[in-house]
Amino acid sequence: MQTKAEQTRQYIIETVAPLFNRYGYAATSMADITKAVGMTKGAIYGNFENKEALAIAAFNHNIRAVMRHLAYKMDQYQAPLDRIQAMLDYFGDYGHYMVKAGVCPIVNIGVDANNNNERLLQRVQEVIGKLQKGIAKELQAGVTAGVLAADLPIEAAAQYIYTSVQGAVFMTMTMQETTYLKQTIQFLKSYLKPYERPQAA
Amino acid sequence: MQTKAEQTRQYIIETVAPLFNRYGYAATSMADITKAVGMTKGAIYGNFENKEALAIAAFNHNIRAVMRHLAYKMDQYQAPLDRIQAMLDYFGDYGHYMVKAGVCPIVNIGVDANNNNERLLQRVQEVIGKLQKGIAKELQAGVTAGVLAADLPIEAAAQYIYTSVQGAVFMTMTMQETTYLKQTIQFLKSYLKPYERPQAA
DNA sequence: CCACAAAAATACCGACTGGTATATTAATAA
DNA sequence: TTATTAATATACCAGTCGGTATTTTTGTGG
Repeated sequence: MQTKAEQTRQYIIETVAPLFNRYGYAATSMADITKAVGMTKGAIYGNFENKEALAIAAFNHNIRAVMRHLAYKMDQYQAPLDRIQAMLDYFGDYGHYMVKAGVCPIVNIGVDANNNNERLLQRVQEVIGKLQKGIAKELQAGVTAGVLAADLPIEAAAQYIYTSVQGAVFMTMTMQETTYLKQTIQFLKSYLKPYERPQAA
Repeated sequence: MQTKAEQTRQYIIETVAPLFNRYGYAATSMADITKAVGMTKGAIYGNFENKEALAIAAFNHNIRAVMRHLAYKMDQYQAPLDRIQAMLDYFGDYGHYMVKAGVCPIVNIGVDANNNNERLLQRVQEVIGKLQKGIAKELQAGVTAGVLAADLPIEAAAQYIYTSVQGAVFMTMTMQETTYLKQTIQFLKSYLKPYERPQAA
């Protein structure tokens, strides 16, 4: 059984996560937070060391949600090519999530933390590294299964895919048009196509 | 002949531009500005309506510098393929500029203004549109000259190129590694290669 | 029901925010 | 040299920032 404080802590994180997600670290004030949570600063600071600790908890919460959703979509398939397809399609649909949730936490928090907030930036870097490694893992599975050509430069391709998607996310955010995301996914798919060996399954 | 105020105005813009470039809009305070400029708020507000107007002027200054540099590099060539090559190489070297100047104004200001500052965001959108259109123009010149295949999807390719570069810029910024930029340019070059018809020159 | 501890509210802190009205200084034209 | 205007400095505003010491309320085991 979780204590009252643990419940409250969780409630605060869940309530505050969309705020940081949408407005970034600096532009989300403690006043915004207390207002949204419906509690006073005493309660917040009783549960979190400071604003940064709260922001990191919120960021982790947001990322976990995205990761879980992505994993769910991919785990509906076993075949490597299908999983990769599902992954790219999820990224392509990320625009919907962004419209719903505001913006992309990685872009928003990443830029925001770049010159102000070391711990937060470090956490963003960790998450990016993990996502990129996840892409590489899927590509590797494809090569191992023989459905992707052995000369596919796995690490470089994973980095390229993640970079492109991140660019498309930024563009979709800034230009407020989902075309960027959709089209980038198309290009990435046609990049991978020459490497595909579907009959080997 | 320019008046004293015009000189001062220019001096303020040039002095303040790197600050906004590095720290973004919100994180650059009037105190930072007066300190860097070596003048008081009275002087600043005598020359600019408010902080936002100053930020826009500084952003324009930063962008003009980048654009001028890019144009200079490209104008050393006439052949479309050479010009495109020069353009991509400039983007690839953009990491050096970022290290020198802090970060990328488009990414930094774009994200910063996204939820706070309508006029500034609008200006960023204009600049992105202009850059993207510039890329399309170069590709079109290549197709017209017959050195790029006629089936190159010009608009889509320009959008894709710009999006990828922007993603690489963000990644280079956030991860503090220039690999992202370098590698993305390589991928973009190999994307264009199949469309090249160099003998037609 | 009471005692004790945990949790949340209140009231406040100093520093800083962008912005402005007014005073002072510097440039310029007669 | 003097009157006028342009340019800069000074001093201040109300509001907000993140953070905290203290008090009050709430929950809980005996």
